Amino acid sequence: MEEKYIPQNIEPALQAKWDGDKVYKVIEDPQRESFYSLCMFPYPSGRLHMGHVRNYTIGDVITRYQRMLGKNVLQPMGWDAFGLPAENAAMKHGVPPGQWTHENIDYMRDQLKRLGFGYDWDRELATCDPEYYHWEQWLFTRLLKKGMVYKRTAPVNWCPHDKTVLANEQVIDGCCWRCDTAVERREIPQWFMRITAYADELLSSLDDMDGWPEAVRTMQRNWIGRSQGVEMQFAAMPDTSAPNEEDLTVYTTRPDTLMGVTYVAVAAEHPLALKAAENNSDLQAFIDECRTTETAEAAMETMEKKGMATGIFVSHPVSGEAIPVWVANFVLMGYGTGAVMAVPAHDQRDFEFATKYDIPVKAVVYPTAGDLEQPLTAAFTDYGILKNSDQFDGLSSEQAFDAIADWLKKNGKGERKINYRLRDWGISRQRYWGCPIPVIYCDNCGTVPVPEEDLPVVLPLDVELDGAGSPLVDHPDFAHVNCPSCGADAHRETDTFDTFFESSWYLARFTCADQNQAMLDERADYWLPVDQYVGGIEHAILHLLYARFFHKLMRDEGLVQGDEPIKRLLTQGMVLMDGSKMSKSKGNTVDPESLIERYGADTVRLFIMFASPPQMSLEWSDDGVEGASRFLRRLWRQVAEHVADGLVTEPAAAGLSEQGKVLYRQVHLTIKKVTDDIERRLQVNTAIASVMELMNAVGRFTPQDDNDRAVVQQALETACLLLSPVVPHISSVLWQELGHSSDIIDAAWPVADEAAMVQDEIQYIVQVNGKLRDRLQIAADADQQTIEQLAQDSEGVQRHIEGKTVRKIIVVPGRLVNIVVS
RNA sequence: GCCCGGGUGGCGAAAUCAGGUAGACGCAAGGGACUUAAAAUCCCUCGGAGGCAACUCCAUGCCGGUUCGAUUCCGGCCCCGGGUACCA
Repeated sequence: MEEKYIPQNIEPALQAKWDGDKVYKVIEDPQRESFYSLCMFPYPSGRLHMGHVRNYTIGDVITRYQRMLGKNVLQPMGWDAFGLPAENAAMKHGVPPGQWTHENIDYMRDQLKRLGFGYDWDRELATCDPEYYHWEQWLFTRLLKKGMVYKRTAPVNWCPHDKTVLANEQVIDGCCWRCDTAVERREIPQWFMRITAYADELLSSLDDMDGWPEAVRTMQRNWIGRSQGVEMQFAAMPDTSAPNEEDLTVYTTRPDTLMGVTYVAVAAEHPLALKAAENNSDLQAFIDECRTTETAEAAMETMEKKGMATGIFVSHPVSGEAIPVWVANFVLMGYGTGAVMAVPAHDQRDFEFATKYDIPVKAVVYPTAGDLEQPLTAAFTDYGILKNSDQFDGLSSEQAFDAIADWLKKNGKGERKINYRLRDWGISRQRYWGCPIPVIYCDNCGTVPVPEEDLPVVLPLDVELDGAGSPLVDHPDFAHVNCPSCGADAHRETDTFDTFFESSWYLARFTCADQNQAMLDERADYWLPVDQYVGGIEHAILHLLYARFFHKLMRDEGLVQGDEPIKRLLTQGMVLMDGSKMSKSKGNTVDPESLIERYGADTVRLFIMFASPPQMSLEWSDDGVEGASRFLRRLWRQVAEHVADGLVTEPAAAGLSEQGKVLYRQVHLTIKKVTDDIERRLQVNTAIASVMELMNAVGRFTPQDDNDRAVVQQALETACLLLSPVVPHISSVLWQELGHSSDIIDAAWPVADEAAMVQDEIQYIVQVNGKLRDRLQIAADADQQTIEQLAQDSEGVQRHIEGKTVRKIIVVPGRLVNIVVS
């Protein structure tokens, strides 16, 4: 065999062979246990970055491991191909988005192949292909007929100069990223998916999703945000100086504080605010000012809270008192009722607002013990005992919740209501590079879904982008159509879907990507749910929640079985550069290509897996690649030296040397450790470390006879097997050099010999007052009394207990003894 | 602002499940061997302080608590990262 390890000599050849033999192609086989391994597909931004390499290496390790367990393993790959960056690139470089995207896909596919990932490329898909988006259009029309989608107005960021809708990312400090004009909030009609109809199921299923990280489940729970509260009406007061005929509906989770309400706040777009502004130019100016804010929640929550009184009053549902109505910039129309009741004494934001505008603060909930020092310096937000609350005085917050809810119900002014923080999913985008929403607007027939036989609605590719709105609006062939129902002149919807729409169901489509008669077929049932999904933690909420939602929609359409699409989830940490997320927009990406050229794919894979555990974020640094390379060279050399002395075909017989026994034991401890690390802990870095330790032991070991050499051979073979998911190329070559004719990718994963791990003596840690004072080798079957005695007699312990009284001895069997003295 | 993570040597990290030896494995650095030389390779040292040494003390972001024993559990802070519904 070659003396030196030269990855360039083995990797391209093996990749070509595996590719040519289609070794990763998989077909459904009901006789075999399936395993569906999936990584979040990439956006084809141009080149792979280290985050991709990390993501796909983790997935490939798991995939190859599962294959060696003998399962029928599917690992597909595709492209999340619609999206904003293609439009930006089109404007910057004058290349049509479709062309730019496909060129990127071709380049990145080649990069993935050079990293040696085992994908079934026959299932490759790109979401921008009509064969793919056809079926989401089809599903959309079904859901439209079912009432699961609807249209209403919702706010967007609008640049008045460029006359275009801006994504949140395109708004910098409240201004357009291109022309720096202050953005406005605009209400425009948009399509929505009724995800709130599934809120309860999306929430309750989380309890059983043991294969998901607790952090992700918690984030989703909080995002859905189920709360129990009361919805009530603050009635109109037509007989005040600023008369009003509309009741205000508000929701609160703290009805116990109702008697402390001193104002209500409405959104700038609220009908009441607009009406009040009709003959109040100051108020009109303030409402206009409220519109010049971006829509992002983080911006809304951190901006300066402002408000203005409308002069209108509404009636307190219990006391009938006149409560002033304010317009506030932090209340949004469309989230809830567009109106909130304010209790400055018991809500911190309300408190700050009231203090700023000199609105009364009325404390109605007092701490169970002690008093509230008044005037308040901050809101008292805990539960407590009611005061200043008329008939509810003396009740606890919990009792008052019920009493007030019952009172409102009895008097027809409100009732208990379950609320969700989760809002319906807005899927309309005023953009070109996305999937057309398959709807036609007709003056006679209204909104008409595109009939099944006319699908897909194909996105035209002959467009020019100028940055001012979607080119679809003026597209002659696309926009103008005849109504499918009555044949009259009609026009198409020119908005496209949110790209999360495509990424919500590609998991299912991979199971039958070539199916051109239906969205999915029976193959989905063989593969789904995904056994292992791997992707960035940044997708913990949106993508992963939408994918769950979509699965339930498809289930209810009879397209898939089972309630959840993903059994086990691994959220990898971000690859950071100089302390922040690597991204193309920040220009701080590290291109893995030069590393692959210099060191080979195996070294890059090994290094990125060894650098830190997958779940943890990783501060990028090139240092350490050299170490990974050095380890593989050493592994190669150790095999070469062994092979040069002749292979050992017979396994080690009984009667190993003492040294040989130690090495044999370490081989099996390593198998156990690596298996547990990959299977249960998904922690590849420590798995690699333990193989490194094994190889260090082999390096120190000098075989005395053929039996010893048999153990060495076993150690080398085991190292190859255990490492092969991480570094498949070198493992494959060394495996053959060690005398195996079959490919290592289908070799059986080794099984640890439990008998080899049993030890006669165990090392005990001996502590005095919790501090390490000695280590002792003690017979494994020693009884408690013997252990205590040995520990007390030990030299290190004697030094520290001399002249002191032993108070207590704690023995943890098999581990440690702690002697408590004083 | 709110929700979720993270913080351990010069650096990446380990100590899981289950509170029980803090720093495995590797990088960098320093010293040595081999070599005409370089590369490669091999050996040694490597958290801080004290000590000839045996060994002792200190140390896991900060403050406090529980415990025989805390990197690990609880309470309160600080800093960094992710998400925050139109980046994907």
